[in-house]
Amino acid sequence: MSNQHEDQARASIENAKSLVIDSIAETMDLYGVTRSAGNLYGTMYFEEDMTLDEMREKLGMSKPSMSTGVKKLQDYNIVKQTFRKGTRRQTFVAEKDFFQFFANFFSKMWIREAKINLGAIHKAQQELNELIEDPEVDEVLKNEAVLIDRQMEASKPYYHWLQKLVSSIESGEIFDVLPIEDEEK
Amino acid sequence: MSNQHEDQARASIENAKSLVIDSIAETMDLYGVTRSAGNLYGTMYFEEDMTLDEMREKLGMSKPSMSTGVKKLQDYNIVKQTFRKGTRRQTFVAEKDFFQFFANFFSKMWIREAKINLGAIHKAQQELNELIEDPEVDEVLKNEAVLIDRQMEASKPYYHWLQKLVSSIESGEIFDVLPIEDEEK
DNA sequence: AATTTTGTTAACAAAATATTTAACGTTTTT
DNA sequence: AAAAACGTTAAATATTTTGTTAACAAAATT
Repeated sequence: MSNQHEDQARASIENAKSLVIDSIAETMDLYGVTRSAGNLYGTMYFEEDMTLDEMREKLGMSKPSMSTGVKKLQDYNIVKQTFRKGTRRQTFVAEKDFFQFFANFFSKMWIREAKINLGAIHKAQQELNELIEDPEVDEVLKNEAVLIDRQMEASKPYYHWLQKLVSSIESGEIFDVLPIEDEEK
Repeated sequence: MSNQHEDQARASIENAKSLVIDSIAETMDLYGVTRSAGNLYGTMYFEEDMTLDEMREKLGMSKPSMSTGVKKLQDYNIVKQTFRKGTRRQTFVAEKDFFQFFANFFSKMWIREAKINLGAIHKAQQELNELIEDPEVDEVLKNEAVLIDRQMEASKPYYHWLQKLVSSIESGEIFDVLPIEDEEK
């Protein structure tokens, strides 16, 4: 059975994991993922597939919290539902390859960013152009509108570049350019 | 003086800007920047350098809010203090080149991520290794520790890759590989 | 030197967000 | 068919975050 050494050793292992789980949660926090979702991800990172009840137990939180937490992580594309045979419960597994994490997470963000902003720019430019083409409008104002229109236009290449960046991540092309190195000496 | 047409035209311009400011704030929100900081950035994006009072007036918020907001944006490296001669007030200007925004913002994040996690991994591995080298510890536990140690070790290349990515962004190298296109047809 | 001006800190209030408990609907087992 | 298991939704509660007002400290002007 358990002796003192064993208990202590087990505590050490848990502590080591906690250090990394906390830092994962902290960095995810940087990107706007709530601490508790980050904590859940970090926990799942060290586990195989988990049921909601297993998460609840590990984190000492309620089941609805786990349910919503997992959903959030699924939205970020970094947790997936799995099928564990023999149980009727849903099981979930965290993406453990951080390169894949990076790809899934940031691709999602950047695609969204491009879409939202290009959409807004489109609408804004429509409004500005109506004004620019209106012969009734004062020259000074027209000029102002033209400048703003240009500023918006000038930002478009950025969003297109983001889209290209995502493509190159999704195709894996980026890793030809910036290769993953096995280990630094 | 102001006539009806002019008022309406001015409102249109403001509305067009608002559309884009809101979408900038929304996308910044995606990355964990609070809505109000994003809003401030969006506002500054359409202005030259601004004093705290000018921001306060534009956003209809208090001065301390502007003070803390600007500080946050400075932390993200997307707003800088400038020197406007003739006034004793501090002035600030937003980074308007989104490529530079991208570079500043994500470089900061990724460097931080690499640092935090590599630090945690280092500590965690120390703890695990003590256990692994302790002859008193049970084989089963030792084995578990070895596996976790390996998992942590295996994640290091990712953080090193992040650092390389940052280098290639800061050197501009990434734009050789993924060129910015002037305009799509 | 006294008074303004400017920016920040501190204390407080308000609002937003997270989390829990309880209730519900669905599916599965007995 | 009844009971149990499971996940989600809804309502209530806690907690955190955000923003304001007021006090303060530093610097500059008069």
